[in-house]
Amino acid sequence: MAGTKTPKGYDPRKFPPFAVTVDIVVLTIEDGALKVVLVERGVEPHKGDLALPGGFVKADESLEEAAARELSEETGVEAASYLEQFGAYGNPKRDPRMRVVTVAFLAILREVGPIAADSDAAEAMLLPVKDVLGRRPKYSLAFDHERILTDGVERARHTLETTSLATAFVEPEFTMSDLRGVYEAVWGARLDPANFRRQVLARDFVRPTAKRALSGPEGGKPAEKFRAGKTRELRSPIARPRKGGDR
Amino acid sequence: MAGTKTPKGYDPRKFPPFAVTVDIVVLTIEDGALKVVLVERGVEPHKGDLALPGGFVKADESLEEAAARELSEETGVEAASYLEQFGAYGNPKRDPRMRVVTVAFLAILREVGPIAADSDAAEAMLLPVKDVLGRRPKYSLAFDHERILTDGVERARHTLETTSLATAFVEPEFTMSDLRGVYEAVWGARLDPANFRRQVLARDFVRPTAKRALSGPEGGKPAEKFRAGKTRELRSPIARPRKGGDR
DNA sequence: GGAATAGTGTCTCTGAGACAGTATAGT
DNA sequence: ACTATACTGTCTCAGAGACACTATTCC
Repeated sequence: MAGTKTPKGYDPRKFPPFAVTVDIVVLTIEDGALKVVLVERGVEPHKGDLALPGGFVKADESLEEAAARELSEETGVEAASYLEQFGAYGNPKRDPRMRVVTVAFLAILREVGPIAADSDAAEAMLLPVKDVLGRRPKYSLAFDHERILTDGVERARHTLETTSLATAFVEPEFTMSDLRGVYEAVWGARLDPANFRRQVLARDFVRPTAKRALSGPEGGKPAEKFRAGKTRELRSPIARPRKGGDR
Repeated sequence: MAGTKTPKGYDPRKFPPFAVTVDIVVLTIEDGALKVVLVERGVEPHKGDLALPGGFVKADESLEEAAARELSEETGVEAASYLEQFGAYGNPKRDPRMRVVTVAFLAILREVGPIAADSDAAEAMLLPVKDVLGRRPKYSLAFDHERILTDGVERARHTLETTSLATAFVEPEFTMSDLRGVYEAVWGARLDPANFRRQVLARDFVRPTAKRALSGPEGGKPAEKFRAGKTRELRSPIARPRKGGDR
């Protein structure tokens, strides 16, 4: 209770002005690997480096609207199948030029990224998360985006355990194999097909269809197709294996 | 990829200025009930209403530093036993006067709140969460603080399941009864003392002490005292009961 | 002794995981 | 036929929950 306490009234002359941005960790699965959308910076600072897509929040839009807009502008995707905020980053030195607070979002796209098709490949690209965050990364990110990406991926891993998020990665109709592939890619672990199927069915977040998939190039019995139920919290988590991870 | 895309370069003349604040959901347990620190607003808008403690982030401090400073200034608490960010709120209309983005923090205090003792009681008070968020609330909060409080309490409930957060609510030396009381207050559910003890010991996040507590006013065998280990993620969650909640 | 809390023992039930066995496709 | 995937059955083990029982205090 010092006498210097900031008054609750918002006097425009008493607060320091901030820039507020959104940055988006856009994840998808391609060829069985978890990949992230990155853009190449065209201006200083960090010109030429890779960064997460994002930009300034406009004066009259909400944070979620800004994230959806930037996602659409930078990747050509009209609507992600999932969009969730996961944190704010505001260290005074994170941008060398001025004070910027960024709000980070996690977005999920269905398989077969439309990035290469819809946008300028020189600006937006899809890279394996492993090549960015691994022990010997092939790329480095601008600002504190490596930290943001790390947190976003960890959030995705955790949300996969406790909700039916996995359905956001796959097509509207999918097989158990497809769905299992999501967990295997995001967790970097192998799952037993038989036990996985039982766990998913027990949690009742997919609805069966009459259809069956065509057999894959490797042969095998055609798999049943399922549809997603509403994305929701699971009654009990699907356990992420504690061993065998190759992240 | 419209031609109107915001450039990544941060031109001070091109971004709308925001005010950035922190708001803190300060939780503690008193008389077996989960309580939250609220302050009475002295100025418009919402003058006289209750609000979460918080204030402007200064030009040269991080968000975490701002949260710790505001907590100290408004409640007299030098250091919370836990402080974690859990979200940003930035709807354009959340403050009628100007564009404000607030970053929300969850703080935990040990039992016996020092609020009444250390600070002006007319400004800061400790109220049961149930009286603010229940079906027939006795108090209403300014701005979108009810939403922020709801989210903060839910975050606390969830973090209690998956980490050793509970030890942040109790004194450095505590009994199993104390610790169980934390879960019961935060979850609003009764737990079996025998099974609870085994679950905590199995997860190995408390260290035994040679000491025993004095027997309570109701009599009973003196309980063993424990100390907290490092706050950390649990190998497997302590399950929150799905039924019997009275929230 | 009676009441109350602390702590141990033990039984049951559910569910995860391992893995064998069956079904149906491509080659 | 062989192989690969899909799916079912079954066994084992660990842990959650219910609850009886013992231990130690205050009254």
